[in-house]
Amino acid sequence: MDMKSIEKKWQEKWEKSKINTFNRKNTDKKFYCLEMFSYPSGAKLHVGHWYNYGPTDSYARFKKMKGYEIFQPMGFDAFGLPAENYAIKTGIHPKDSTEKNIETMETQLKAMGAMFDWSAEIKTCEEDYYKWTQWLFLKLYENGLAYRKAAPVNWCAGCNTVLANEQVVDGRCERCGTQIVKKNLTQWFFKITNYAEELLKDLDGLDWPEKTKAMQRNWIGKSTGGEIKFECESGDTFDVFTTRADTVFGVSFVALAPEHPLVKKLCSPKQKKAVDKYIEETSKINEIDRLSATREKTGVFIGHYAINPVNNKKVPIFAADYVLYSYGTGAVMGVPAHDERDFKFAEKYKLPVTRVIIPGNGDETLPYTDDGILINSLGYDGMPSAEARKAILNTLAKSGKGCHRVNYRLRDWLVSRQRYWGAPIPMIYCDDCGEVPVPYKDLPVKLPYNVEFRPDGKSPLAKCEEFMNTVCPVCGKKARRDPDTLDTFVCSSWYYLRYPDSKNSNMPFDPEIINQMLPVDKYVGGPEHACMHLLYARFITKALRDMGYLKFGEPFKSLTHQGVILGPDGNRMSKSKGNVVSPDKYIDIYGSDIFRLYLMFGFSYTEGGPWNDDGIKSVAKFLDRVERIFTKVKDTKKNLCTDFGHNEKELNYARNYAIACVNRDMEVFSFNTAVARLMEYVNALYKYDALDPSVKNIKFMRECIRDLILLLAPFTPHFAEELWSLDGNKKSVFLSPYPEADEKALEKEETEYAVQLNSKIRCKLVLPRDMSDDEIRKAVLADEKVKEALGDKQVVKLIVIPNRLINIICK
RNA sequence: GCCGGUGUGAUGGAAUUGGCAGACGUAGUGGACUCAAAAUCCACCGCCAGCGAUGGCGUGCCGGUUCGAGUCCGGCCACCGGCACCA
Repeated sequence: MDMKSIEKKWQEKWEKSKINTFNRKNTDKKFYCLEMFSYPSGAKLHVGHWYNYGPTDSYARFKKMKGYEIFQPMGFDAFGLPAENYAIKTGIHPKDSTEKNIETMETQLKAMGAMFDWSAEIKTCEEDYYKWTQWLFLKLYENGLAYRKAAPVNWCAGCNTVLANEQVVDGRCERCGTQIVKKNLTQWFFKITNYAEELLKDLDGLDWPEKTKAMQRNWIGKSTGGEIKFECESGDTFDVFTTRADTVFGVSFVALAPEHPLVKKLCSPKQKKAVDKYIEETSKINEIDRLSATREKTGVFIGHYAINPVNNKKVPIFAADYVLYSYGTGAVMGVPAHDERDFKFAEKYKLPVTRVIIPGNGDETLPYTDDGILINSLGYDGMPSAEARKAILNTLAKSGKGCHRVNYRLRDWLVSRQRYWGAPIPMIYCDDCGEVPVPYKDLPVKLPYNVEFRPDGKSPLAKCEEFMNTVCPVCGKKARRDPDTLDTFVCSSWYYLRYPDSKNSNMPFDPEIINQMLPVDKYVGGPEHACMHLLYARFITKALRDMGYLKFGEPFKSLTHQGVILGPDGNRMSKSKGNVVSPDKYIDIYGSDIFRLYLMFGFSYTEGGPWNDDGIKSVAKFLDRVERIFTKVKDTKKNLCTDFGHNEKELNYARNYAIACVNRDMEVFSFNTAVARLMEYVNALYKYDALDPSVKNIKFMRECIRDLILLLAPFTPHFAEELWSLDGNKKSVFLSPYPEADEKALEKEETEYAVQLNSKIRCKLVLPRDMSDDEIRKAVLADEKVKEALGDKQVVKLIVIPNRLINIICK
């Protein structure tokens, strides 16, 4: 079959008949199947796109044939750094290169033959989209979820912009690998931390990979403990955060982060020089080194003491850079006996080590960091750790010296970027009125085209006077715009809400429509977004819900990650390794159906693996086999036999077995096994076909092949559609229901049992299916082969697993 | 260090969740068809011993539970991913 020409033919027909356009009348049967949209950085689709979109489209097609009204949109996450970096290198404007790339990718995506509803397409760089991204920003601002503050932020000198915590990997920029430095800047943040607890809690109800949920839990990093107030000799107080209030009687020092304001305030004149030097030194150490757990613990005594509120002991105050100012209260209590770091610190500075917890097993070694029983703790002696934590904090709380407290590792999301190619932040700064949001009626704040975007550490927009100069919406005086753009993750944090109402020009979406269409029923994309896009999207959904726009709090009910297709050498595909496999070549030779089918058959979908040429040939061979038998049976005019005997029953069994398995496997994205069952079914058809023509029931065979085409349709849509039409059908194969297994056909009259003697297989035994346990026992023991194997041994016990296995235990 | 995952023939990968390990493919071997090749079709294909029937071994390693373990439990090893001076 000339795959390329039939693919083109059917794509045109599908487009004309609008078969892939979502029908709003059927919203009650909706199934929102979403793949992560593409980033148009390269001009062409790579294998990764294909692997995400091809098999998932097959899943969607399967669901369609199961009676769902499918909404499967596609669009482009079009703002972002690569286009801008490309522009810096070549001089081609990001808008021009992006638009061109999108055009190419659209053509390729269409040639894939996926059932994307192009009428819902969105491109985040277009005004009618980013207008609503800005709307979202303003809404968050209005609701106290967007705020500006000066803070030490992650600065990437390579990309000339700040980055969110999530975009810093091992102290380096996730994009360009440049080492991140801390810079004090005034930036916009989204208050994702308001939702930390809910983001954590709601993970439990999601049908997501455990791994991804674990990653998010980790990232949110909840720790339950308490704050304990220490009073200084000066009368100043500070709180320490601890998860081990049970060890508070073992405190032998307290440590403040060097940035803590009390360090300078309380520092004694004698120690001032040493403390200033320490602060100076630690500020020079970059964040990565400072966060390294293996680094030697250092600190400096500030010449002042604090009082332990539980026993009124005087303990020295240190400034130590292993204490992070940004976590908890920026102050910790040092309990050397029961904390590794405190232990090392105490060793170095010769501080006392007091054991206050004993383990149950009498282990004497220190530090001992697990729970145990309290000692040296006055009235708490003998109490188990868990109980003591509560009791001590409760007592402290009564006198206002402590409280229970939960801390999260999660930080607010920094969304400002000093780059050009993004959605401008819709804020105005007026000398008189201060920070003023752009009125909704003035949206969008348009991104100007003529801008010098070559980076010099300042926002490119800051250099564009016609953009920067505006008037204050409140007082009408001259004012300046915010020169920064929004992190592209803001654009992608809500795109799934825009798709179902993508042409709405009055609102980002009509809540009535969205509440019917969402949440997304199946979301498929790479696992690399676990702590970024997937977390941000959940946050934005919850925020919009609390503003009253949405009736649901989770955007993606069910999530699947596709694996990664590696280069033939087993490494990740990369230009520098020269192992990149382009889909184009294969699509040119085999067509998109075969390429897709190979992706589905050759890998375990969620695992991925190295690319292999041989596999694709085998899949092409399989479709040839299907076509040959289809043609042969279609062209056989004479039907010499109408019997439905043993052979027909066998074939019918194979057919229904395939139907049952494919239905089951498709639901769980087990594409490779589904294809394997189809191959088995085709093998069974060939076996039947090899029979003498006089005993072949051609009419029945036609029926079987009809089912084969239906079964195959989601996997190879064009190929199946072509066979379906050659078979004389006028309507699309995708408007027919997917075959359902006939349970009766799956009940064989006989079963082959494996017969074991003392758990070792000795022989096989065929028995009628509906035998009782007793009958089976009798039959087994009466069998000649069994008798022979048994010899004169005594049967002790007989285990029967229905329809599977019989185990005779004998002596 | 903590969290999660993976480990099965030459190879991609299966195994209905405790019941015949290796489905379905690829590669390989032998055969049919062909002048020949390709394509196609048929058979074999975990390892060791044996001409053979057959026997022994076998799912990273060691142990356990069980009539029965790739699957459950305990203890290790290796690799991959994430988090990590988070108090």
